[in-house]
Amino acid sequence: MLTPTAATASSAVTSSARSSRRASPLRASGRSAARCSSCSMRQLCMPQGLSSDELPKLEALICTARSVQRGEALYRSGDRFDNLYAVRSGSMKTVMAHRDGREQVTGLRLAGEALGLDGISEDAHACSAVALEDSTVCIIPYTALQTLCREISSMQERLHKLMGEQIIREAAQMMVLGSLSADERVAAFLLDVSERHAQRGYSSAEFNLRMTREDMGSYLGMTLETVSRTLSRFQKRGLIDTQGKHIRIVDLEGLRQV
Amino acid sequence: MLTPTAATASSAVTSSARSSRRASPLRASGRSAARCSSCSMRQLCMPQGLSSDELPKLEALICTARSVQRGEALYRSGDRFDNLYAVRSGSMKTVMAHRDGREQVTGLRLAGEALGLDGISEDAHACSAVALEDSTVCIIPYTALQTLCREISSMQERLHKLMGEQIIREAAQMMVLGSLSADERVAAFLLDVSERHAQRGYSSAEFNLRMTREDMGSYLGMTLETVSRTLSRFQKRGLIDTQGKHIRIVDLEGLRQV
DNA sequence: CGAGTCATTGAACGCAGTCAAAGCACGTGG
DNA sequence: CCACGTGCTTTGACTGCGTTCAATGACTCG
Repeated sequence: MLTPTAATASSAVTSSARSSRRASPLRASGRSAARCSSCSMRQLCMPQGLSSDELPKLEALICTARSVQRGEALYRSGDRFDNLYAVRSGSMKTVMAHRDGREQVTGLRLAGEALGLDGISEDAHACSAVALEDSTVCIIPYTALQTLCREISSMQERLHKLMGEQIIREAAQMMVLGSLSADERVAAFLLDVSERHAQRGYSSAEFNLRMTREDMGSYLGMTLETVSRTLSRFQKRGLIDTQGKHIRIVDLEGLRQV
Repeated sequence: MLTPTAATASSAVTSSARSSRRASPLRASGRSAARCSSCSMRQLCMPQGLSSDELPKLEALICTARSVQRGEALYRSGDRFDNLYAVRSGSMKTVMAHRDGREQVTGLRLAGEALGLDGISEDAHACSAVALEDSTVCIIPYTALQTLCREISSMQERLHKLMGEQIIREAAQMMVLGSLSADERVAAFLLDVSERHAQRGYSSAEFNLRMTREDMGSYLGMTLETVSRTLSRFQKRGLIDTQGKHIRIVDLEGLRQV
């Protein structure tokens, strides 16, 4: 993994200062204009199946990285949509808000996963993306990506699949929220995260879930207390082993059968 | 509206007969190879903003229509993905199933709306699309559409927005399922349907909802009894007027404030 | 060390689910 | 044309799961 680029000075940036910085991301701060060429995202967010002469075009596209502090927003609901992102390290949550102010976590993005598709249809982001821990993301300018997709069909294919995956992922989550009991929701969530860790080459049996119980509850449509109780019960049943945010899956098959 | 093209012979087509017919849609049956050129879908599923020399290309693309009987599946979960669709008349629901057999309604498509994006990421459909009433759809071959999107950027733009819209729509539904009370869910649903009717030029205050109470409940993550009770209560409060599937919104503002 | 955030656990309540029974609309066949 | 069957809807009574309220404990970071 690359070292995080240019963890910028002050830890407490005001909201207005942050949004002005976003206009010219890390690029502006000199040494932080890190090329993403050695970034592991290349295989992840981008195609399998590019010919060697096409690769440079892609590298020219994914040109900068940005670091996002824990709790900081990469983008906010309503922000103008310019870029897609790929989580390079760390993890993020996406949050959507009602007009009445109620917020709900609508997604979790682990290292290697794409982010920002919610902005495409309205030219503005529909949700906010907040770092669950100090994280870095690759920035992918959307219009440039579109141009590339017109030139390289495998690139187009990949972008469409990426969007299609999100459509399916969200539909699956609708099913979780609409049909499953509290126990089933938590089990399904743990299995989902486990599988996604495995897909990226990390341990599927043991991982840190940087979300709080409240985030999980919000994502799963239940209260933080119920999440906590459910995890405790799973532990007593010997399905998992939790110590705060560290989770180890003990009985995978048992968890599947909850 | 066009007359439905070639309402094919038998009303009770066996499942196997139906799937063999799907390979070569209505085109095979002679008089049914209806061009969609006068189809109102053209403005709906396709761009605002095509130059006049590009239009013919599009018309060549959207080449056939298909009629789907009430209760019949346009495609099923697991079917190979070849086409996108646009509902020309009638309405459809999308249904997803767990491995354990439980099914849930994941979407409602009214006339003028797009269908089938769930197939893109896996080359196979992730859910089934079932007609809520006798309906017709336009068929849009996906690979041809992709090619066109590489030639015409406004077409690409439109397809991406279409996918982006579905991403946002589903995220919003996740919020409905995760955060709202039964009353709020039903109110939100009615308002959503009303608004979508309005967008397509139909009455926003009065419409037929061809879903059953069970479908609605499934979509909203509640039981059919609760849906029914909620609608009854809304009626007593003077918010709506229901007679079975016919729904009239009496107090729009009141419904918004539920 | 103290303040704040996060997690856990308990007790009581309430919303929506479940079970059950009518009622209604529609189409089909006698 | 009516009788009947089927599928959908409505309404009631009771139950139970998950929420709410509350208190305590654990961990982190100035």
